[in-house]
Amino acid sequence: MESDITRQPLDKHLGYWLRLVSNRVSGGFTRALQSKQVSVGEWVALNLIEHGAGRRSTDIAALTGMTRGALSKILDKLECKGWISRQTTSEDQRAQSLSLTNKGARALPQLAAIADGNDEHFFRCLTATERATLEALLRKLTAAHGIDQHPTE
Amino acid sequence: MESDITRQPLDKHLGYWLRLVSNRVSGGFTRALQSKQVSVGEWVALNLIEHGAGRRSTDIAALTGMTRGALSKILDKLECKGWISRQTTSEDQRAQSLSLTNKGARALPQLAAIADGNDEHFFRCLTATERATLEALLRKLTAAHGIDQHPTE
DNA sequence: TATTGTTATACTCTATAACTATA
DNA sequence: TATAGTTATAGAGTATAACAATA
Repeated sequence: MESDITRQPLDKHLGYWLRLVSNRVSGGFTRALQSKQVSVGEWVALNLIEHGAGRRSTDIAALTGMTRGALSKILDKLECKGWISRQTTSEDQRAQSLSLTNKGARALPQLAAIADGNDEHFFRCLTATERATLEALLRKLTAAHGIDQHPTE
Repeated sequence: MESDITRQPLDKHLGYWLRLVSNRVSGGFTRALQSKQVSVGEWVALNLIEHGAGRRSTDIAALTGMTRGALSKILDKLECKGWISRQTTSEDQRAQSLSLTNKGARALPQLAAIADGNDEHFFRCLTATERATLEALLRKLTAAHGIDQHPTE
């Protein structure tokens, strides 16, 4: 039953272990979302729109690191689902004000439950202290490198 | 200068922080490899071939979770670079024995140096103790979930 | 001229499944 | 029949860059 994964020099790197674990957590979440026909990009955009009412497309693109073109397609999908609306602003006729529809507001908690469940399932094996330690270390790395974009992949 | 990234409910999840940090480390490594025209998949396959002489294509596919088709293309690229050779085995004419060429053996340390540099740059901000703690937590998660495939994305 | 958002195009990576050749 | 490896096709996701409308 012993895997030989730990005997490869690949595992010399902390980045390797990080990717190994992160891929598994994210993979589980991605698949869970997929069963609801939702991509991680849509999930992130939906959250950013909910908590930043009136944001423009360009703002969301900057916050996620996606190009405006890529984001435009994601917004298309969210609009098709009836979860968001794009309204031209009066101040600037080029810009759109993004907001959640009632339907979108109802959908979001269901997706959040999926995220909660995935996280709980994966990190259940750690104690509360260990989870706090892990989060602190990850936050330290985030701060040290000035990471300020929400990952969508 | 204050980012509002920490005020989003997205960051409630440990999986989110993991993805945030992992994407940055992996992204840096991916770009560094790309400057040498090498993909992460090629890097992983090359390592597995080096440390498991005589392995077959199917073995590498199983170790990485890739399909045999996807792996076949990666081996094509490694062969084009003159880094590996595929030799039909005498026991089973269908199977190939994969091995590094001399050229491949010379290329690998250069790629390893890139991996080392990327890891050092990213985790430099952590103390030795913190690094050890992080690795222990990641190993615990890996063990708890029976993760036994090398990530290539 | 610069910017907002859209779109056309292309590229990378991957999976699926059909294919060949051996077993 | 089953397996090793290849290949054709298609899909998802993204970036680049050209575009129309507005500033």
